[in-house]
Amino acid sequence: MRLSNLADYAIVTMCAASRHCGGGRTSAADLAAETGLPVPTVQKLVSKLSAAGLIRSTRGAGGGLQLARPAAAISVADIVEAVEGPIALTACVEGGDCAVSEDCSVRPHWPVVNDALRGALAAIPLTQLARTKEMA
Amino acid sequence: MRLSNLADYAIVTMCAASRHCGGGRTSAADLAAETGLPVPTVQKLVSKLSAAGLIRSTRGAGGGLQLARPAAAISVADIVEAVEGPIALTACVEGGDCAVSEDCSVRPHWPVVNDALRGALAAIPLTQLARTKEMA
DNA sequence: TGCCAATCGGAACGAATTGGTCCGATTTAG
DNA sequence: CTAAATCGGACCAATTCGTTCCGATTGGCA
Repeated sequence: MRLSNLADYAIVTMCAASRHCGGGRTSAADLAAETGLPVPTVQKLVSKLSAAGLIRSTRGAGGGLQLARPAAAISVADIVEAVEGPIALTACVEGGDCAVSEDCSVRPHWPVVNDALRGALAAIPLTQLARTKEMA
Repeated sequence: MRLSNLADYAIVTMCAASRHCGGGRTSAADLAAETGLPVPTVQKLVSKLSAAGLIRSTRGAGGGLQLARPAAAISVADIVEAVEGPIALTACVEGGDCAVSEDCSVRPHWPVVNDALRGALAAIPLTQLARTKEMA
């Protein structure tokens, strides 16, 4: 019941990228310097995030990356799904068969829990996380 | 963003145990036979569940196990916490320090997400999962 | 127009957690 | 008192996660 470190780092990275959105292009090395994460790790995250369509990367010298969408339109669920794949608590939700019992009584109820969880994550946009010390 | 197989099995096992609650004592082997899970796996689950105080085990010949509380008072969150430990999405929630950036802007907001997720799981009691095919 | 520098993208390695299995300690019935 | 049946904890293998490295691509500049 703990999301992977990559997902955590991805959220921090996206939060940092949101600050540079208006300013123009940013490099993965800059984000690594700001977040304190290792550079290769940020590169890997950028790869996954760009593949998911959350950020747009420009190659070549003087290239960079910028948010593909406004920060308000990006939720925590989007980032988590981009890094960890679709949100599915159990294999039953996406796989289809439990491979344990053919008539699992709890299987019909997993989508309910799954949607509730996903909704909780989708309700948190990136802009809310960017508020530095307004809630503390 | 996927709970471990043990947690999934634990929920299935508890659901099966809830049917035998009124009937008296049940053995781990019986639960394994009903759920189709390997016997040692169920034993391991029973150990953790009894350590968490969800089920009460009686040793010796003719022993068995029974729910420590009514099924309505046991939620999915209880079972998940019994198997996987406390629900904490990130190490920041329980550890205290991110070890990455000293002033992580997203850290103050993690408890909100964490509570939302935990509340979604705590809202599902065991009795709701026992409804075999009432919702399908 | 050719070269160089900077960047992203994917692939390989090592480590940690998880899942599965087994054997011993304990307790009650006969 | 013997014996059977049970839970409890410890060991081992497998999968996944996390990190690191190197190659492919592209734009700037002489």
